[in-house]
Amino acid sequence: METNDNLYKIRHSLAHILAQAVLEVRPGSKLGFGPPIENGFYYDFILTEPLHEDDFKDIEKRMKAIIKNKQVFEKEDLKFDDAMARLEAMGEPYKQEYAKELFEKHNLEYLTFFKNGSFVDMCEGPHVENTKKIHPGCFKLKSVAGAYWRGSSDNQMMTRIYAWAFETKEELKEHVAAYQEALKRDHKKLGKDLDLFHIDDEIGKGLPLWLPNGTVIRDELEKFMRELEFKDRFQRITTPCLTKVQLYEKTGHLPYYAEGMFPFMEVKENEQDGHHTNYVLRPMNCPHHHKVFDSRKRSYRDLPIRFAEYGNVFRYESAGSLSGLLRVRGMCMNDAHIYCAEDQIEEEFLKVMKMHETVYHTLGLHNFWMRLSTWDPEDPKGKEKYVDDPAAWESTQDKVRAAMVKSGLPFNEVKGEAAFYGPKIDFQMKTVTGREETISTNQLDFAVPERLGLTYTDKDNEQKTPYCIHRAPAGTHERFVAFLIEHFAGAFPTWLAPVQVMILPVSENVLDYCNDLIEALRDSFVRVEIDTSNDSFNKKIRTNSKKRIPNMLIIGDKEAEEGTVTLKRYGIQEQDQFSKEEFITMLMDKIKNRTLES
RNA sequence: GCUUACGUGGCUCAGUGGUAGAGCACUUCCUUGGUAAGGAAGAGGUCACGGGUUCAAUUCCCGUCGUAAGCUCCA
Repeated sequence: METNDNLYKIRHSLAHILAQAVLEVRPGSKLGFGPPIENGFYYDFILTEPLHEDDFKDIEKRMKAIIKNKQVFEKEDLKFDDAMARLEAMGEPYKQEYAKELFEKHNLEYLTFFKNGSFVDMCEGPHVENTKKIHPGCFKLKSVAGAYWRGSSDNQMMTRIYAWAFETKEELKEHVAAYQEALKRDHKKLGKDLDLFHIDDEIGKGLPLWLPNGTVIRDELEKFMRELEFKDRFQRITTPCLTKVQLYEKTGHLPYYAEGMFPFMEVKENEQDGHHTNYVLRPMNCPHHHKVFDSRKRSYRDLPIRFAEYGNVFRYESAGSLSGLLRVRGMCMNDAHIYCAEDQIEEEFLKVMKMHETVYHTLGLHNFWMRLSTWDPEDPKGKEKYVDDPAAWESTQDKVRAAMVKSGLPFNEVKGEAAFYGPKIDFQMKTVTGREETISTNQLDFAVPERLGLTYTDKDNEQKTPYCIHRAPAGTHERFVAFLIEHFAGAFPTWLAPVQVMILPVSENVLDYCNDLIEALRDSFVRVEIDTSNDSFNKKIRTNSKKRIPNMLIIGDKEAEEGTVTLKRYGIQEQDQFSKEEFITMLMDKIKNRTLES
């Protein structure tokens, strides 16, 4: 605990030192906020002239000089008038704005300032005693980026400088090395290296093309999910990507999501009565599934009804947020909707969580966490953001929470992140670059079925509205595969691997035997290839290792004579020899059981 | 959408005010090699696109498109 406090002080103090150095290089620049963050700190500026990463060396040098100077952090508390006068004298309009707010909205008596050397900053602290308490080699400037003042896009864009900082030089080194190592797993890089997907300007940004190798991974995931869904008694349906806009007026989605949809297509079909029909690419599948529910009369005996579809949806995501497969404009969702009665909610939600557990366990995924997003009754914009039905919010949240507790999966709660129609459980993960993304999202919907007039006939012959659980354990193919690429660093387990077996003939004499092998494996639907290139044997080992092929079969005279194979698995030094039959049985077993090892 | 940077053969990148280069990949030939690059030859680029400055622009300037990091957004 103490060390953490110390680290916090170091990062906080370094933020001041950074600002101090930046003001030396760009005098007259204005200060924003400069807090400690995970792995370091940042500081926001309005600069008199842009800074570039080339300037980092100079700034770091100045920061080190300040550290060596043993400047003492002196605390000073100022009342409103003095504080405002001080900030005025400092010429810091943004700090002034914030100070005013602190005094007026939060009724503070005084504000704290810290002075070190010639530099003064309004700040709560705490700081290290003096700058010499910081190891001069324990920080490194990372990047320069834009950030809105106070996080609002209505405000001015400031320049943010990010930095890493730790207690020791060694920790910094370790962290930077780990980060650089992580970047090698970036799905955009591996997607190219391993021919998984391609994004083409002439198709459009955020609209990835899945190459043969990437499509194998999608298909295998889809097969996996289909099996799980079959076992949990989901029924598959197929619905179109295009729909009339009116559908979303009726569901109530339109006011919330019009901005996130592609522009409407005006179809001039019935112009005689002065009407056009507007069509739009669907941004979600739910209303289509609701319409399938509504295609006939339903009885309470039919519930729960579970409709599943790997459905394509399109969202007009802002250009600047698009990134590889992680943020796209066209995506394919592992979607399903469960229509159930109130007393079935908990059990169904629990089953959904259990399916998540199976999926994530099978894939060996551990670096994610769960978040229960609830309605925020205090949100001033709550009436616009959420369906106005406090009782329904409370009761559905309780049911979801109860199911989560029963599932035994750890989760935390966040107010104000719910969907407009109900509470939500998200599975969150971090990309190699440290950005947080949602990998799976599940909601309990108490509002839209009613708006669409969905009903079932209950025991008492009354028409009742079903609840709807939206679930997508494997999220979208795009984001989920991106996550898997980074998770496996491109070295997929055999069942997922685009090429499962690569045969490396040592010489041309054994080609007949190799072809027998290929035929036997293909009869079992194994994705097998043979490397008949003119390359040397060494080169073949290298090339196929770099492709992260999970199983390489070395076939020479010895193997051909004995009817055996020598198996070299990805990332494993030792090799094993098996009879042809033994190998095929073992391989089929691994594929069938979806084992994690290659 | 915003801030900053970047855009040179399929990939990774060098370079220049006088219309381009490397390595890998690719093609052909030689080599049939037992565990991470065998050898040789060859083909491949309107230097993202549009405009401007200039005798001359891939290089300088402006715009557009695209990409990256971050911010905003993220059903």
